[in-house]
Amino acid sequence: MLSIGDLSKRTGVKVPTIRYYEQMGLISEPDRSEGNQRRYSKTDLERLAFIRHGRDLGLTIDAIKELISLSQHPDRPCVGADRIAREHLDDVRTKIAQLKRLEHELERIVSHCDGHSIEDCYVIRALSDHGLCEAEH
Amino acid sequence: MLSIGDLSKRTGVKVPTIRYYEQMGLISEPDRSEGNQRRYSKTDLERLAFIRHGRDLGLTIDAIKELISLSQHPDRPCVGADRIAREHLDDVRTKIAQLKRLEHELERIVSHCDGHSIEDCYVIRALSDHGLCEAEH
DNA sequence: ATATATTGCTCTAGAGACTAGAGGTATCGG
DNA sequence: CCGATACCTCTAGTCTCTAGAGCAATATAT
Repeated sequence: MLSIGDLSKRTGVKVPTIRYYEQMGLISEPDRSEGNQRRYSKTDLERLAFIRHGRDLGLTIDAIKELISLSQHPDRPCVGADRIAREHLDDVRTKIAQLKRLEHELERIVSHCDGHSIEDCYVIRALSDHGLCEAEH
Repeated sequence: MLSIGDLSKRTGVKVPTIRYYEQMGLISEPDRSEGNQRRYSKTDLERLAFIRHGRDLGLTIDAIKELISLSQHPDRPCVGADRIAREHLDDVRTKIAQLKRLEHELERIVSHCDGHSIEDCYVIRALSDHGLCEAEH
């Protein structure tokens, strides 16, 4: 039986975050000690590791909830889980593309800055005048 | 003189967002019509376009505030503005790198999924077992 | 066994950057 | 001048936590 602090250390999820997940219904209410402190089992540990992993991969709480509920029906086909992961992969790719455009823009902006006075600063000028941008955004 | 709706159309910033920016001190309180409605000048339009552009580039409200205050002292050197842009560029690059790692992980996960039952689903298994991951994350 | 330190409890509020809704007022086109 | 649209203020909600207050339980050291 693990205290909430132990669980936190083992999974890397902060204590208040664990309580938050409980509140959100991601993990079930654990047993309590005589003094009303939370006591976790190995199953709870696994569940939390699962959640942590999903969050690290950028899945939303809702997506993780869905995956948990899917995983509780091991007989059903796994197209649902597959779909969630694929959709998320699409999102990630879109975001990467966006950020790359941004990276180029910022590179251009800082490379033009000659460090003289604000009046001539390309950073400020570029922000003021969208026409100085290379691409639409 | 533009109404808040006109300003919104011209800049692409939604009406409640404009009011929010005013509240946050990003734009100054505009003149009002006799009936107490906001009326904006061309200067206000430019300022808001500047803000919009900065937000599109992913700058925080605070960073934009700083840039605005810098731009109001055109005689000072522009190292401050340069620094803000460079720091942001670093952040963007870090985030791109992170997302790429994530992309690989998700690719691997979905490519292993054979669409049979949840019991064998690689999506679920990968989330449960960090050991199935290629890299640390 | 006791004193102290650490950890735990609940509850509330805050972060960032908006967005939505209620209930009422101004302005504009016809 | 009527009705539609746009505007006003104010409050509360989004999402995923994080921080703090004030108090209770547990662990460690003596």
